[in-house]
Amino acid sequence: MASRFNPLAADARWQKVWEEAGTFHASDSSNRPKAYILEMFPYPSGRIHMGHVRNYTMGDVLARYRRMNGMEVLHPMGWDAFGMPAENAAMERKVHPAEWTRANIATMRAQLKRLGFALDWSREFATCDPAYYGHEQALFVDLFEAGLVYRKESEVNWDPVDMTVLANEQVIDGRGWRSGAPVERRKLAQWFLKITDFAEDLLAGLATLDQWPEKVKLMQENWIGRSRGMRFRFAYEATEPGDIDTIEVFTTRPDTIFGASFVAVSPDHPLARQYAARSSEVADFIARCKRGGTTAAELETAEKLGLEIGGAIHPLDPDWELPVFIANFVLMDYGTGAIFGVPAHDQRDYEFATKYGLEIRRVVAPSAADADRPIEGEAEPGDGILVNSHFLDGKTVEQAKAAVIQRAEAEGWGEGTTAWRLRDWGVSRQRYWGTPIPIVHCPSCGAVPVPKDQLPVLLPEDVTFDAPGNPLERHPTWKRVDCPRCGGEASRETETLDTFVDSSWYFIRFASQPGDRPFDKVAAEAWLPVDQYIGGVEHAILHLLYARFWTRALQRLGKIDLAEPFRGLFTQGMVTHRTYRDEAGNWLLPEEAEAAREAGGTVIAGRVEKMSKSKRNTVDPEPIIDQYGADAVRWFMLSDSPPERDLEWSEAGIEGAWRFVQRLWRLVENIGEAEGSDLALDRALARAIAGVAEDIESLSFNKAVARIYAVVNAIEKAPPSASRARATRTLVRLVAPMMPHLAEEAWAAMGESGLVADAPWPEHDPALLVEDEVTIALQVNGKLRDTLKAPRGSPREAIEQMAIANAHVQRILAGAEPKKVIVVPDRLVNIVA
RNA sequence: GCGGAUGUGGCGAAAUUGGUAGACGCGCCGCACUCAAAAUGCGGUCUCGCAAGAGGUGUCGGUUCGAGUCCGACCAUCCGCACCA
Repeated sequence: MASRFNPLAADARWQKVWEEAGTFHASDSSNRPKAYILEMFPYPSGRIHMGHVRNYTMGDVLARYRRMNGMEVLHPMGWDAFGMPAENAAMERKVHPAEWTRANIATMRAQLKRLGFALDWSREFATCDPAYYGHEQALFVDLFEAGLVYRKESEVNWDPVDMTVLANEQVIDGRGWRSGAPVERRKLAQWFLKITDFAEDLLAGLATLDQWPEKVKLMQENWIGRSRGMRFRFAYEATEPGDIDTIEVFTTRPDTIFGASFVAVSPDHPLARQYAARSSEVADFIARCKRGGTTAAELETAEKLGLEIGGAIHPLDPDWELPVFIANFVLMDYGTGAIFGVPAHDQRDYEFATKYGLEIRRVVAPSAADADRPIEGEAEPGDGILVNSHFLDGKTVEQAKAAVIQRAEAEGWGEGTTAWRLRDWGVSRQRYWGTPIPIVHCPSCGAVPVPKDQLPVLLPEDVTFDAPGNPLERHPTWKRVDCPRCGGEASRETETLDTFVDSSWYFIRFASQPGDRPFDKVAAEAWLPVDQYIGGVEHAILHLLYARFWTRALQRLGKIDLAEPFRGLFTQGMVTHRTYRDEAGNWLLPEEAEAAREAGGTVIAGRVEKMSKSKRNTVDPEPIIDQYGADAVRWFMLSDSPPERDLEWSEAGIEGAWRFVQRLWRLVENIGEAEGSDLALDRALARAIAGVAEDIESLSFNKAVARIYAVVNAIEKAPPSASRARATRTLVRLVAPMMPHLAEEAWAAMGESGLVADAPWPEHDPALLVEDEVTIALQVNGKLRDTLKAPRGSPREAIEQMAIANAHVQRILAGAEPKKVIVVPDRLVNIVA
């Protein structure tokens, strides 16, 4: 009789059954069609948060659905285990990063298991396992030997008090987070990967990714930032013999060459350095430009600063001298590190020219008649006709670009070229908790990769965190090593790899994990590419671009025949929650807010924001699972909000999910076997089977949920019949990917054999999807006036006649003839009166 | 500053992709059951209006027989920006 579904007992029971049966073990040798479903692996920060629950629930529904459709599914899980938080914990709590990380992994693994995910745990690994990072070092050596790794100077955030490199995250309002000292940018020799070698391929490859969101492809396209333009040279008036006497600039607007009013070089430009060495004024100015952090946002919003250092000759007019500035808004990493400024047609140049009183000369106008119209308020970067530009006058912008490039190439002072916004990938980190870069610095041989038979280069465990800076640098003995090439005294590289390297090939290691090499080519290729990759949109650029690059690099090395690692990509929204503060403005945890309210205190409800520790608006999933069970939590995560959008966590929402779990259970318990068929219900069931399948395939879980509600409503309202009993039985399989524990419990209770996890997705008769009678909207002048019922496929004339005979239509027409009648078969009639 | 997105009832949203706006859920209101509560069930719920009807998808304008959907301008909010992961 009426009992309740008890998730506390059922969840654990079925999880054990799946585990013991190896239900979700992915077999390499299966001859079923393969599907590789992957969610971005978590950083083991401590405990699972709601974002993880949402992410892994989505992937799980798809994985279980694919299994029901007869596929061999690889759905693995692991840990992105290197990173800064472990070192912060070491400093704050005196716990070793490895110990902290391992403990977090144990906690989070147990938490994930309680959600009943269909994961193949036999393939689990953490990136901090030497067995993983050792192979990563081997791949790094391969890239090094293939010429894809090099060393160059690059700027880092430097804390002048702690004497340490800071991550962007550790710079708060321009100051070091611990010392509070104003941060400077400082040059450091660091390791880079030549991702720019692949810029063209990475850009072209986007076109093949038809199962990626357009917005992500667009963001990557803009990030790679291919732009056609011209490099050309200004003669620079050198002050001393042997000085730099040309400045090469890059521009995307060669057409505006006659609008130039200055030349500017980056503070890092060789010309700037030349002057800095001999002038304290220049050196001071450059130092001033170096204040603040390294982020693009900071660099580009900084006040524009310029220091005039000399003059340059315009290539098209030997009598025209332009002032040359060192300017903080010119980036050394883009183009040539030098620009010519056209204030009339570039906003940054306009602001600079306004500040320093430089000429603003119009060279593009809507028409020749506007040639003398002044530029007011802001630059005009748009299209038009060239004016005030000698041989270019009257040409369009495109024609003028071509003409200038042609002339420059003919005269030898410049050439058409392509510039990329994409910069090479700096992978050096001056930190402990990461993959040691497998390089030895030898005084006579230079940088020598560690031979593969000496890998992995293990992280030493006996390190201290009592001082800022890199513990590997401070370690008494670890650095000292013999050169692998000459045997002489040498020292290890003390930098570790960016954790983005770890996440650039973990999906290959999941597919194949031999002990003696990173992966087996044939085994990996059998699973890859990942059919559906799911994760946060915050990874839309960096992680996804690095993983695409790494895969292409391995392809170039012949390690794997694969250009694109992720065939399908889905970016999910965040889990949000309301924020609360007390009178003093302190953030309150949700439970604190509730307690304060009950105690009659003042609680100020703030905005709904992404769950974060700093705003204290997080909800720990584990007590929620304790209270409601895994299925209710999973159901809530899939309900209501479209998966790509943010989901607001609410108490009412989880309560609603819990009620639905119980409602389904009651329906199954009262299955009511009976005779007779119910065509309307048969149709509703067929629609649900087809619709839910379609919605899961397109990852529209909220729609699948709505359809399931609709069919449950229909079943509950239907009188007993064989159709109704069949619908109830079928429903269990429809909800199985979302509520696997309840589904197994119901499956067993209904006397079905085996596991519902192994059951096939239900079939339906497509003929039942077609209704015989349709409702046709009746509009007059586009406004709905009535609806008509008619047999499907009624001829236009019949529909038109019915429409005109309609009382509402007759009233509005008032005897007049309609001007026009538009009939959309089986949909609507619009009468234009 | 640059790049990307989002905006529809009290709330989360749906809308066959240019064709009946608000499916489905939450919340709320009323009723039933109950000594009572919880749970459950039934009915209602875009706004104004007794009704007929009128209005309504961030704002303003446009295209169209017809616009939430297409175009232009604007406003607001969110995400990313290369050392957070």
